Amino acid sequence: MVRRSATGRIGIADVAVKAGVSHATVSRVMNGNYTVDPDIAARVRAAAVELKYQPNPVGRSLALGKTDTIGIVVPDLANPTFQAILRGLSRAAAQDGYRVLIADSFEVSSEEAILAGEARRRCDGLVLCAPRMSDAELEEIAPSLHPLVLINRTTTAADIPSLVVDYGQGVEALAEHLAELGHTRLAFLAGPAGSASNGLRLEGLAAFKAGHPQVEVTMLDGGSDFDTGHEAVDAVLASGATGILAFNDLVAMGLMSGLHERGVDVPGDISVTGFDDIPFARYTTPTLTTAAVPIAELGAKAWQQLRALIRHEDHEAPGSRYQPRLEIRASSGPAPANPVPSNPVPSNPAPSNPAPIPVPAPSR
Amino acid sequence: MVRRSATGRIGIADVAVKAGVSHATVSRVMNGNYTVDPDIAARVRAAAVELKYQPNPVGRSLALGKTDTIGIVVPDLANPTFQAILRGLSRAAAQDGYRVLIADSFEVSSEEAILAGEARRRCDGLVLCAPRMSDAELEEIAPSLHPLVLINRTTTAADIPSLVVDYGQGVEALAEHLAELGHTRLAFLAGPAGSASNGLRLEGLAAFKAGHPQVEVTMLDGGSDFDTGHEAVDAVLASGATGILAFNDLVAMGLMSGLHERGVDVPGDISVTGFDDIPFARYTTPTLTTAAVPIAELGAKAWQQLRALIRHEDHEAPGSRYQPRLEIRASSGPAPANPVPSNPVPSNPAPSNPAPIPVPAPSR
DNA sequence: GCGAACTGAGAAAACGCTTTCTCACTCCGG
DNA sequence: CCGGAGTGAGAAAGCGTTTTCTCAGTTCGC
Repeated sequence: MVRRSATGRIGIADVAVKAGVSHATVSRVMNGNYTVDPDIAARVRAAAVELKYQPNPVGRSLALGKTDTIGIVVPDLANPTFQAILRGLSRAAAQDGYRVLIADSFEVSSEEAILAGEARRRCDGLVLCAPRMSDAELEEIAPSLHPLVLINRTTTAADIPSLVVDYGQGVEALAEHLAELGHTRLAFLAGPAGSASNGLRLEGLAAFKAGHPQVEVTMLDGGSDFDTGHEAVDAVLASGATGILAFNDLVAMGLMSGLHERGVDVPGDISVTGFDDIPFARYTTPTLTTAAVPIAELGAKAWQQLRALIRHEDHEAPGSRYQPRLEIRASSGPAPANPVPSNPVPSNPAPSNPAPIPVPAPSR
Repeated sequence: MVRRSATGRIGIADVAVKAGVSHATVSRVMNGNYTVDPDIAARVRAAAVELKYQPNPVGRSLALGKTDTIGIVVPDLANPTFQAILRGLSRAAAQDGYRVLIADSFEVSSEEAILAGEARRRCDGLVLCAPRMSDAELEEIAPSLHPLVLINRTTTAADIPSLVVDYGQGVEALAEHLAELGHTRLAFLAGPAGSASNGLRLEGLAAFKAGHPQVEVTMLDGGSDFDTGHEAVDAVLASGATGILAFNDLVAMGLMSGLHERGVDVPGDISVTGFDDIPFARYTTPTLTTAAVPIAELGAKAWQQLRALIRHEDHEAPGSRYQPRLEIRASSGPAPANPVPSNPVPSNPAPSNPAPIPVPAPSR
């Protein structure tokens, strides 16, 4: 006959009664405190097993002041990038006995701060992906979130590691790659307007333009998903560009699908590049040239930083910058002799070859 | 000067002191108990705002006996299907003020039971996706997990809703579709051996075979990811089949990519079908014929069932069965006049047309 | 104007655990 | 044989809330 406490679950008290000892002793045994007489310890363990006793984590958390749980705030769980970060984080944290609580803001940036605060209070630390949050708001809330790691954002507050991907360098490398292939008219299919990582990409593009005055770069509005890319086909064709830098792989895939429907050959007529190197990028037709971000590694790294903070270790480098690696596949090729055959674009006679450009190693 | 309790965070006691009232009154105000004098309530609220007081959820959980958190156990967070379930679940739960704790078992089925138990104890309820767990083990642990919803598994225990996708019916419909197109040699690229949903697919296939004795169906070993499909190219070609039923969309994509590399035309030479209708299925080349599972809806439904259990409502139907919808796209086409041009397969003279088959509506 | 019904807020008891404090008991040396 | 050190386990005090219990102070009816 199993006694049951008020909540209906078996508690430490039940075990104590069964083993004929006090609560305290049961706790000591369960936590491997060796000041307990082996005989008594055995009796307690037997009672615990018989009653299938499992300590209540909430009580434990309250007493210990820790939850063994970390939180992650993401803007959109549908995005493969955040899925990968979550996965890397979850796996790494699990190895140290931590669980992950997710908070999806569903792209509603006004929710992010509240969500982050709530999540943080339930957890021992937080990983924050909030690309749309304003710098001001980020600065304001960051300190209150303290064991905190930022993804693709930075703050002036001390003790807050940032893991940021160098999107600028990545886009620059992709543009460079297209320029080497002879493309002189490029278009950038931008991401969401307020996005921090889109800003970084624009900076990279600016740097590229500075070094390649002969290359024309058109800016096109966009977004971050398939549909954005698919809907951008008209704008892309109208631009007359032969090399398209899509905001990310999803957009690139949507675009390639749309171009395919129009009978435009990739990379024969138009070259397309993505960004992120999501797993699917290897399996598109043609396979997608992109900039690879070591994204799962990023999740793991986020955990390492967070763990150091939680354990009050002297965390080595308070943040890291990730250099994307150019992943040249089949969606990018030489510029066509006479560009885009579709819309009535003022077809300026393609300069047969651009100024020679130093050739970088395929992957840096 | 803000007082700080032992943990360094502001607690209810600080607010009580500042407002010159007792803990109890602060609690009453924070919880909207209207038996408090409006003046005092205002004073408390002012103090709370000034101190930026936020109730500690752990203490709250202990007192209330609930965590406002649910858990989900998934075998592999890299799988788009589980990602989608997670997303649907998370979104639906968030709307009711619940958070989601994830537990990824990383395909280690021996971990699933422990993981599930741990997750359950921290949460008010659990959604369990454990395709590899043995029936015996499932039966054993299910009751102890009680507010529990199963995905793609069933149990005899009462009060445990199951949401199961009728994979059998889906595969049967896909096979039927290929048969209608004139394919008489099919191959099934199976999923992981112990997987419950693979079992359901095999049942569907058996039903199909019973109704179509003239169609030959080869079984090929497989798995559940891209690489599986990619590596299966040789086996697929060797089988001589012209219609391939891949375990899921991922496998189908890997296979199509491999076939493309070999110069095999899809669907000209070989038709390929997937399963799940992940978002990417619309954007492959050719677009993928598949069986659509309303997967995000499934996540939402899981929350509804769980919520009913948590609230002790009379949950209507204790479980649901989802019928996949045939999604015919470009990867399936008429059987070629003379099958697979590659390997030296005993090419039996293709029967020009199979027995006439009643044509079902494109989507049921 | 006095007792009964009410109102509103503080004291204290949960919730389930960990950990410090305390003390009975054993063992040893002098 | 007695006192001090050492050992091991129970009592009790947290951890931060909510909620019941209790009671002082008001208000109302007769």
